[in-house]
Order: sequence, then C-alpha cells, then structure tokens
Amino acid sequence: MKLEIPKELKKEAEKKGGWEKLKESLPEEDIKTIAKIMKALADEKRLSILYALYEQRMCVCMIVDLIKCPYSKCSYHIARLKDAGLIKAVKRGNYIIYSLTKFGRSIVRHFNKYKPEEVIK
Amino acid sequence: MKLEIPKELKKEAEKKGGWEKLKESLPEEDIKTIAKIMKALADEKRLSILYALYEQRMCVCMIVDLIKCPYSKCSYHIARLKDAGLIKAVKRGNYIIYSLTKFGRSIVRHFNKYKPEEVIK
DNA sequence: TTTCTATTTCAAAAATTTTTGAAACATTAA
DNA sequence: TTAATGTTTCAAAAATTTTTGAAATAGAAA
Repeated sequence: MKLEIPKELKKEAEKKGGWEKLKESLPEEDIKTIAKIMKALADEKRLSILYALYEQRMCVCMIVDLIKCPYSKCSYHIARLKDAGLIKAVKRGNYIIYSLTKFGRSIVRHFNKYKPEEVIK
Repeated sequence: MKLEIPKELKKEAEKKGGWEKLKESLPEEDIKTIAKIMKALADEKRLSILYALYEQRMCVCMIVDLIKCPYSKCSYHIARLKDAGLIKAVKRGNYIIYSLTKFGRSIVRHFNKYKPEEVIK
C-alpha cells in the first residue's frame, strides 16, 4: 500500500514546506536522548526514588527502606536514574548520598504543575 | 541489615517531620499515572510520532511512512500514546486523523525548553 | 449488495528489561 | 592486620514489552 495523504492533511503539510521536509526535520538526536531519559523514568520504583529525592537526600539504605527491595535491585534502579542524568551522588565515608540534578528537579516540577490526573482520567 | 540513617541525613529528614512521615507523603497515585505516561514516552518511535504531531496532524498512513513500520506495529504504538492521554483521534471518512492533546503538547514544549543535550552528555 | 481501503486486533515469537542471590569491592572500625 | 559495613557487579531466570503477519472491522465506493 503506497502513501496517499488525504487532501486536508496534505494542505496542512504544504504550509510547512511539504511532508518530505517535515519528516527530515525531526530532531533525531534529541529524540534518542529523550527516549533514554523517559526509559529511566518509566518505572514506579524509580519515580518513587525521584519524588523522595525531591524532598530529601538519601543514602542507599534509605532507598532500600523506601521501596522495600534488596540492595542489588535498588542499585540497579539507582544506576538507571544516574545514567540518565536525573540524580547524582557524593561519597561520605561508607555511605553514598544521592540527590537530584537540576534536570531531575525540573521533571518533578513539571509534573507538579501539570497534574496528570486532570489529563488522563 | 536494618536501617541506620547517617546523622547528616537524619537531621535533614527531621526538618520535614522525620523519615517515616516523608515516606508516607509520597504521591503514590500520581506516581502510578506518571509511570504510565513515561512508559508511553519511553520509545524512540513513539517520540518521533509525538514530535511529528507537534508540527502536523497525521493519519495512520503518514505515521507508517514516517517511522517505516507495518500498520500493525504503528497501531500498537499509536494505541500506547493514546492510552496515556498524549494524542487524540478524529474520524474523517475512511481515515483517522491523529493530533496531540494539550498535555502531549506540554511535554514536547518542556523538552524544547530544557534541551537534553546540555543536561546529559 | 459486493468490493475496496484504512485501520485495528490477535496470538505467537522475539527482544528487552527487571529481578535474584551470590560474590566482589571499598571504606571504616577494631 | 582482620573484620565489619554499605554498596555495586554479575550472570542466570523471570517478567514485560515489542514485533510479526494473518485475520477482523468499519466505512466508502461501485
């Protein structure tokens, strides 16, 4: 089946230089990066960590207590958040203290502003 | 191993009513909803659809052309975006025309503002 | 009515992500 | 030094998500 754009939409595309042009203009690199960030956010446990960190810095033992999971599992989720640039760590003796990055903070703020329950029912 | 919060963090928690209180105050319902939304966004193909829809309404045949996938696959991804409240549909004869919801639009705008390549390297 | 056309649905297979528990590592305490 | 504590790493198993292609549906055209 070959592409047959309905008139109404074709006209709409032409205002922006046509469909082919529009396709090319997608920000592929951004999309890759954002997909990675979203994957890190796409999990209730990781979101819980993020939201808790919005209120309070935590060491891993607190995260273990928060999400009721073994250390290895927490480590895995922490690593994913860190890898996506959402949280950062400092070492304090035996402990590692985690906190949000600016970017991580901006995400929580966004969703405090655009309350999802109004959006999705 | 039982919970042993380091002094520095314990003090921090006490300012907000203590660690136990803090744990209870997590917005569980929001987190569930947001996880669902994030899962919908956690995929390059779906993000491409989202970004394209930011510029232009599309019927499914355009999405097929955009992400170079069979109809069934596109349908699956479209359904996930729709289910998360990010896009909506209207019927026009034989075609279905998809566009962003306000909420979907707000997400794209957020990431246009907080350019991720500056954030994550 | 019959035939097209645009799209969705379904179930099975493939791919990816998460979970597990044991072992490793690094720092502090003895 | 040795032992203890907090955390990460690893590989295998389990769970979830995505992909596939065929069949179903719904509306438009003939």
